[in-house]
Amino acid sequence: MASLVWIRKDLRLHDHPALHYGIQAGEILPVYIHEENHHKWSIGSAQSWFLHYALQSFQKRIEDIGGKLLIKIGDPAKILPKLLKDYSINTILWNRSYEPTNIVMDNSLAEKLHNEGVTVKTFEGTLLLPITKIKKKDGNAFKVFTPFYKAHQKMDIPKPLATIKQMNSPVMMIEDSLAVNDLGLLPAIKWTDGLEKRWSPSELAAIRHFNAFERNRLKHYKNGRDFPSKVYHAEMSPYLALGLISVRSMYHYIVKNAEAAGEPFLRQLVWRDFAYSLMFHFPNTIEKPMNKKFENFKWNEDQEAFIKWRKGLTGYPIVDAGMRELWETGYMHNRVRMIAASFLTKHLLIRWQNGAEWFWDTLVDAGLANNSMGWQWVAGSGADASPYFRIFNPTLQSKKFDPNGDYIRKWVPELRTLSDDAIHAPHEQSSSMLEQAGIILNENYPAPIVEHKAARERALARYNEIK
DNA sequence: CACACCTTTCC
DNA sequence: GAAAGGTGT
Repeated sequence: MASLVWIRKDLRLHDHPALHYGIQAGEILPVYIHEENHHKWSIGSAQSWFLHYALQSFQKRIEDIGGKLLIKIGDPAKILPKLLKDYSINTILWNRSYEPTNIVMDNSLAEKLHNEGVTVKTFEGTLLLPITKIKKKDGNAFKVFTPFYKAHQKMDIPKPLATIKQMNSPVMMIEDSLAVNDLGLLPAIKWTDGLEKRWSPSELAAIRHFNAFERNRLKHYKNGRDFPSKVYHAEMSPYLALGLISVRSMYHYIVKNAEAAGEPFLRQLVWRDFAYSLMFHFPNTIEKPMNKKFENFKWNEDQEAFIKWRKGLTGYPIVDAGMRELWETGYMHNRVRMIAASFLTKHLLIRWQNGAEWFWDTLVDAGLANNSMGWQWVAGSGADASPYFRIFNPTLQSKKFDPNGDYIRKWVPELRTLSDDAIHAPHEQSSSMLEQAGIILNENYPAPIVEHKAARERALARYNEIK
């Protein structure tokens, strides 16, 4: 008995429930479909690059164990039923997606196929737990993390499934499959050198990266992860985003090997489940504020400032360093994401949706649930958000989390000649010191586009209008 | 009067 | 999380 396995953001052979189930029954036709009808949140440019190489390595991995990946472009709702007929397959399996547009598509596809007599089975392959089932006693969804976390902890997280070691695929008509290169995932003009230098998009690289984190850096995670010049953070998000590694495998590996030291990291994995839970139960919060008060918030329409933020030319070195790291490598350290996002929404009063769209396009690890929740958290409009009056002072944050200025020197090299202390705020330095360092404000590094104190007061006043 | 340290306010 | 407004030395 053969099964068709619809592959999506689960490009791996370990702990892959749909593949694992199918392999018990016999032959597998694994199918990846690149959807042509792009909508705003389908895939960003940086992640598209990542996906290209992740797909190539996944394809090779399947071939190495005897199988074959079928690649298509188009509408899954049309392609999948046709493939089932063409290959005389009567079972289709996939790991569930929680993106609202996919839920609609998947449900109608499942119903249609079921009515045609096809066996349809779906699995949890993305999260620690199927979050649709985690609810408050009154039946409503959690809006606050801590009670969600407690409910989550009471449940048993399934053990990872064995890695697929062998696969037989039906004999494939060669013209049926496209090559990864045909999908047009790489940019027309090559801007991806920085991404190539930093990332290896493959399942084996993801596992290697994770093992090295657990072995060498996890013990520093709790106290060190907030320092962007260090690598005490896990940096697993790009792999998780496309399912190159299983979150359940990570969870159980850490429980087994690290015991109590692993708790802060495991907690972050539960935050990821929480983000998916929010997206599932409150899908309109992808674009709209969770807190209704913010519907009336008066944001600024300041295209010029938005461009400067994106380019890393705000005049606040820590913000600029983060934005340039993002542009160069498709990634930004989480602490710096918070600082840069706070700066956009509070200092510049630019709507968080604009920031979310930029991150979506530029991050290799972009995920709809995390992205929306993170931005709403910073903006203060989220359910369990940081209060609006919590406005980061970028200079203080910089001194605290990049005390030697190493991160700034790496990404804003024009400031490298400033001292460890002065580098956080060039505009506060004496002209003689700037001269000595060879820095001319607004010539080789911008003066701040907004002054911190005034911007803070303006933001609080703006919030007063809706409170 | 500078400063370290603590508490309250921002809501 | 940061700033302001205390207190004491």
